[in-house]
Amino acid sequence: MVSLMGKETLGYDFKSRSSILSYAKRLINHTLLDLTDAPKVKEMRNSRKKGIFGQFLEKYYFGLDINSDSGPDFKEAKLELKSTGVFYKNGKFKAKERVSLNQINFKDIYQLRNIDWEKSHFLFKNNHILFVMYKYEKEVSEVQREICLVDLWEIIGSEEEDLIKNDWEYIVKKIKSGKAHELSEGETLLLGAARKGNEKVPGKYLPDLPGAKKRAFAFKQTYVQTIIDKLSQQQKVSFGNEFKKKNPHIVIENKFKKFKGLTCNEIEKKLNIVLNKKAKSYYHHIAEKILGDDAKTLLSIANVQMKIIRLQENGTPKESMSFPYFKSVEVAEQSWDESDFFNQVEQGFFFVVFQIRGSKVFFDKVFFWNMPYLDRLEAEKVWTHTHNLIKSNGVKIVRKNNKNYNNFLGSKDTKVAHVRPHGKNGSDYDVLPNGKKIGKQGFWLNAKYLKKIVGENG
DNA sequence: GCATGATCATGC
DNA sequence: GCATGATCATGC
Repeated sequence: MVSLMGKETLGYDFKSRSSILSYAKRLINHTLLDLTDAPKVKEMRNSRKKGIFGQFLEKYYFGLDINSDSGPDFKEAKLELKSTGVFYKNGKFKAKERVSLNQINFKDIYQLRNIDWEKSHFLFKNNHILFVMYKYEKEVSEVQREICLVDLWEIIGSEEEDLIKNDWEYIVKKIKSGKAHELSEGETLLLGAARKGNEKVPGKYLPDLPGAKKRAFAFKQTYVQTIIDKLSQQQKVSFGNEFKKKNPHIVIENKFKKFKGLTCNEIEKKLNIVLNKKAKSYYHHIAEKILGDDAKTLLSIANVQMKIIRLQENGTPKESMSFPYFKSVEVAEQSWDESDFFNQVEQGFFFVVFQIRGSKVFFDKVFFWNMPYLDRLEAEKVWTHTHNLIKSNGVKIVRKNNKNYNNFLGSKDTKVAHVRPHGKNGSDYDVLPNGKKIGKQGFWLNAKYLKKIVGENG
């Protein structure tokens, strides 16, 4: 601990959040190298540890001892210091990643400790956050990053307090019911249970439960973007009062209820809009109109993907569901946990289901959905197969009937997902690590799998 | 009628 | 210009 003697020379009043804030604001437009005795590049290179910026900020600028105390960094002021990188492009700040708050203690929660929101360790540590954000550039060492945004962020009293509380309670409830291993980040809206490292929580702590991989309470990247927008006032963000004291899932589902059984034409009339039916995103556009701006904003901040499914008369979806194409080189280099597909199947979904009857299309139902744990394991297999094939130089392309066929997994190979072309046209290529060209590919959820999901939900 | 390769319309 | 969110088109 820093002695009282030391604290008198800190340059700020360690008991006062406003004093700490004004001292912190002097960081703006500077680097740690400018303002402190933080050691330069060499030490950085030797250290592979992430978060050196945060550690140096605490030590060399704020004069705090790095300790493993589980409370907030500025103990007396009940203030937690969080530093994070932002991309700076075209005059705009973009969130680089989620912000992890504190690691989830499965054991404590499972054993029914720390389960009251008001008294929670989470709130004790994170209610008052001092954000120090710096411009992230890959080639620039941590001490030379330019600090660009410094401000306080408070949970209690904020517009999204209720949403965060709901998220926290959902995660805690799931852990209490013995399902820690089934958590995914996308099950909640702003505060997610995000994977933290690859370790499993030692089984000895939870003898009667399957081991769960470590997770931390974290603001989702999309929510971090909202925080940045609000702090920098680069964009006005507001949920309106629509979700105040209400369950946002139910509010959103209710918006769709009055359109059940109507054709798309009838919905357009009812909403007094005219949309281009030729657009491939026509149904997506209709659904966006039903959602309205506030709900649309919430879904995007919560990183919930709205997906359209059109059922044929026999109940099978007309199409499988695509995700953005992947870059082969990335798939080859990444691990499952850091892959795009992992993040895509961990996120939340909002399905809007239409039913085709004859030449007409009727709106049927909506539901929120997360991919169940076992199915995510199946998705992992598809990804791993793809990863191995690319990495081992085993991708084969044959030309037949004027079309290119490859040996990635198809929709009959697993029950959840497959790999399929997702290019713009025949000349939209990706390049394999061995230099060979291949039409851009992406991961898709199988139509049959979607049929099962639609049958079980909504 | 399903599986799969190919391609389209739009927004940013 | 390109990514996204999809649908189109065809062979088996």
